[in-house]
Amino acid sequence: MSVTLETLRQLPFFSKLSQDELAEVASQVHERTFRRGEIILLEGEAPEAVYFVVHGQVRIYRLSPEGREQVLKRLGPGGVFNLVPVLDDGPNPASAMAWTDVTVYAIERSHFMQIARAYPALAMAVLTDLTTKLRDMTALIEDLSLRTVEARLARLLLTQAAEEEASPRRITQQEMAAQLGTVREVIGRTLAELQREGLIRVERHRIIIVDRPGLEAKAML
Amino acid sequence: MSVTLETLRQLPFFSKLSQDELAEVASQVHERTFRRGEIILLEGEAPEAVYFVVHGQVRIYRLSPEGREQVLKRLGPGGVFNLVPVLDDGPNPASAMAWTDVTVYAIERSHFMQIARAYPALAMAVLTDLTTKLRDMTALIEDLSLRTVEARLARLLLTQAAEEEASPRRITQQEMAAQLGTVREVIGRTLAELQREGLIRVERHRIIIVDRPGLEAKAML
DNA sequence: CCCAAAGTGCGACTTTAGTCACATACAGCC
DNA sequence: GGCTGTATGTGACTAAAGTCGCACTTTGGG
Repeated sequence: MSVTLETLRQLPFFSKLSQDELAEVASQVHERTFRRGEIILLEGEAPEAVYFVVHGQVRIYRLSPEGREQVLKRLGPGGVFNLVPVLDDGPNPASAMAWTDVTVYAIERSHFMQIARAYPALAMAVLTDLTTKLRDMTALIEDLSLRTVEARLARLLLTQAAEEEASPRRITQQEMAAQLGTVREVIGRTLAELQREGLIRVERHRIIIVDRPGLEAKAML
Repeated sequence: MSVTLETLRQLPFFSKLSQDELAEVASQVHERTFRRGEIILLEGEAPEAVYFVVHGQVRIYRLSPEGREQVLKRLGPGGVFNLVPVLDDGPNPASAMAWTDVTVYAIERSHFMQIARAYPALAMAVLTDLTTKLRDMTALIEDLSLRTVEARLARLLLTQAAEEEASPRRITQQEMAAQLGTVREVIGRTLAELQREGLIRVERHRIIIVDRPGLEAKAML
């Protein structure tokens, strides 16, 4: 499978472009695929391209010297990443890993800048994406700084449940820990406690929310 | 004192505009002043305007239900705030407070959108600002999630020393705590410990860095 | 020059989070 | 259908961060 106008148009980023413009953009796009677990790019590297997620999920994260990870964002189809370093020509601020098998469309740095300048609709899409990410990150900062792991986990479970169906891969405790800025054991213990309190039920693979209002209270929503 | 083309041009945001364009913009700008400690805007409110710092320092922060603060950013002259909610028309993501006596230039939401659309140089400035903030916030997230208070404080002291001269107001332990996502007592204890280890000397008003390499090691730089 | 308010220092304690070390459990494969 | 990673559950412990309480100090107005 290779780059098609159809799939390109389905990316929110390009949905506003005319047929001609799309064709022009398409000529600059490279399709790339990654196996689950593969690293797409590393923080600190010079940015090569902007990436658009077509299939699968991508995990954007940072690694501490001691090897702990903090997930900044998980992206599904339609998501974009590596925009910031391409725009300001600094090093990549975070690493990206294929969380499932993934197909992305990549546009080279220089080509992207070119078409972004040419098509105001694209520039607008860039703006929208950046503002959304700033909001998300503000929320994450508040969480990390002002909330307990229990509250963060409660919130994660609630949002996770919402996007349950869409998610093609079940989430491990290790992964929850990376998203919440803590370690696996703490997640395990906290899940056990939430279960003891009757708010959730931990089954084979999934976690079932028993007392949603109770969980929401913990999440401080 | 009121809005002048001179001061307007000194804001990086507008430095690229022609004299005519500046004049056009200036007609939409309102000068406002705030006393140290005054609240400029609150998170959750509907955004009224974009603000440009002309004199003084502004503190952007979030408040937890229990009253703890996390500072997201401190802005000096040339800084911009409240851009995100104006662009996406959502609620203000954070509160802003005058950290010293402050003069700002404000541009109404609708006017700002108008001129941002009209002048590509402005749109570019918006982009630059957003990318910078995303980088900053990524770094803050990593700090909060993956580093100890001691490491964060060491880093704060180093950067603080760098901008020592420019800073018109000395920083309290309370404020350091708000910036590092912790509480006053912890800052006090950690300062005492750094002193015991001979890395800094805590004097009347200021903190003197005795062993910069040592501090840098703590900061994991 | 005095006084209230704001800022510090510090000890004792609690709570939360992180570490270590294993013992299962389970899910796919060959 | 046994084997091998990968994922979990758990207990005991350490460390880091946060809470409480209160005395002391500085500072900036009046």
